[in-house]
Amino acid sequence: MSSLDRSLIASLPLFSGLNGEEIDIVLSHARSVRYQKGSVVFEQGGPAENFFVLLHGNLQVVKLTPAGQQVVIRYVVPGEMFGIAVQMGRARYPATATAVVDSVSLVLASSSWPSLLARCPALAESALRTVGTRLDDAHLRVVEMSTEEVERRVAHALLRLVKQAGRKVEEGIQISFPISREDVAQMTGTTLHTVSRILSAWETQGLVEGGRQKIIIRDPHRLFILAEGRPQA
Amino acid sequence: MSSLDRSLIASLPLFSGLNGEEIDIVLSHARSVRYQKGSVVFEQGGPAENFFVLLHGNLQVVKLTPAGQQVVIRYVVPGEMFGIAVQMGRARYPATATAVVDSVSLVLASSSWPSLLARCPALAESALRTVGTRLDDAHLRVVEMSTEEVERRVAHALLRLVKQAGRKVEEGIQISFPISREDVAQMTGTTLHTVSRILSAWETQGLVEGGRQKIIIRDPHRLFILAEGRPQA
DNA sequence: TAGCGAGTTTGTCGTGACGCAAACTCCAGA
DNA sequence: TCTGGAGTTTGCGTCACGACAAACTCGCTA
Repeated sequence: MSSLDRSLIASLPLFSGLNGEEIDIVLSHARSVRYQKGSVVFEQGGPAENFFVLLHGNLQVVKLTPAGQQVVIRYVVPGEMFGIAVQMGRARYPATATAVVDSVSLVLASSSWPSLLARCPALAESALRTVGTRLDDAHLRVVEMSTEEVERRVAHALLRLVKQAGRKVEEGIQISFPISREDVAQMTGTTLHTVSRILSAWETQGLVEGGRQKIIIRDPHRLFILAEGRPQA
Repeated sequence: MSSLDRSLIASLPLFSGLNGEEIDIVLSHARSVRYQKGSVVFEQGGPAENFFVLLHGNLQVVKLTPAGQQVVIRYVVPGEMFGIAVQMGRARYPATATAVVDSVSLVLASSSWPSLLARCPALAESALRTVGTRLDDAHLRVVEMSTEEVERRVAHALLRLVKQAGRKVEEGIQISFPISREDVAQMTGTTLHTVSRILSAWETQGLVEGGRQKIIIRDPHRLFILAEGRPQA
């Protein structure tokens, strides 16, 4: 096993509760794997043999419905744990994770979780906090889908992407990984057609700038206003 | 503090990882409180001073949007943990819990969580499993809201209520707590009008039987078929 | 027992967004 | 440099569903 350096993960909030020695313990169970763009890290329904910490790149997590429709659950950004099905007592992954750019991830065997937990109880808290954040996100999305019309949902989705993976460029802030209209549609429960229309309209207004699998937000503040919408005050 | 009996919770899956002694430790931190119908157990935005285990009755958990709209997140049934914000590293409750019938709950101070965890590490696993289940639920709902039309969402919601709180009665299976059309609407992201129309139609077909804050499912199987819908096979 | 109000039903109408369809653009590989 | 295909744009018809509105019903309280 290659020697993984503490510095890889010591700075991650995920491991902030661990001392140097404990971090070494975690690393001794981990290996680092490279996933090239488009490759599948784990698959919905497959046995949850590993869990992961993303070091570099971006993943898309997708759920497939019985009818074959896809819904984008989230994007994983560096520093996050993912594929943590075991921790929640699941034997199978509930979704599929795909690399949207070349990525590198720490891989840990699910079977090592109990012993890791025994030696580093702080990991349980990290896991709980992580899952808690995701639960909040999921509930937020439920609330948005219940109460907001499509345009505002798309605005919220973009703003969330900006927060997670926004990169400053000349024209504004760009989503730092390739993302299609279809992807946005699957995040917001609409169709790529509607997303395309909305983005076109926004582009006309100078709010965003489109492109092939590319979105640049030129005016985040105005987008925010739009996302908050007009409460029936 | 009144003496709480082990038998109160020993049989709950939530505490299956604990031995008798550990259960006593948990109970020594707990008190039992009665909430009468309509009373608020905790409020969205309020300090997360306690966490709970429902012993008897039913609670409705609701999120309020900035614009004042309500969304029903879930119903709590006996045996479940709820209000577990601390466990996820939150200082405030993300939603409001209200008793829909007279209820009894175990109440534990959030401040006692760290020491409890130290003495009963198995609690972390219980908490993770609990949160994991909720995360699955939330994602399922996101997927449903993204891909299904209203009628099927309502069908799914009813089936879930039946599974959680179905009580066999003469005419079929009844949701065991009072629930209005409005409540169902807030669970499925629609309006009470639409829910009323759908239930009326179903009643005509002998699928369900309505009533004031009452729903009886007469033909669960046909409702299931309807919920699964016609995939574009 | 009368009256009130919360919960429910039903009708009409308007429209946001989906489905279908076709054309366009740009990048990648031959 | 040419060509194919994936991603995107745009138009048009339609419909499911929400908004508005009004009447009804039942259970509780005075």
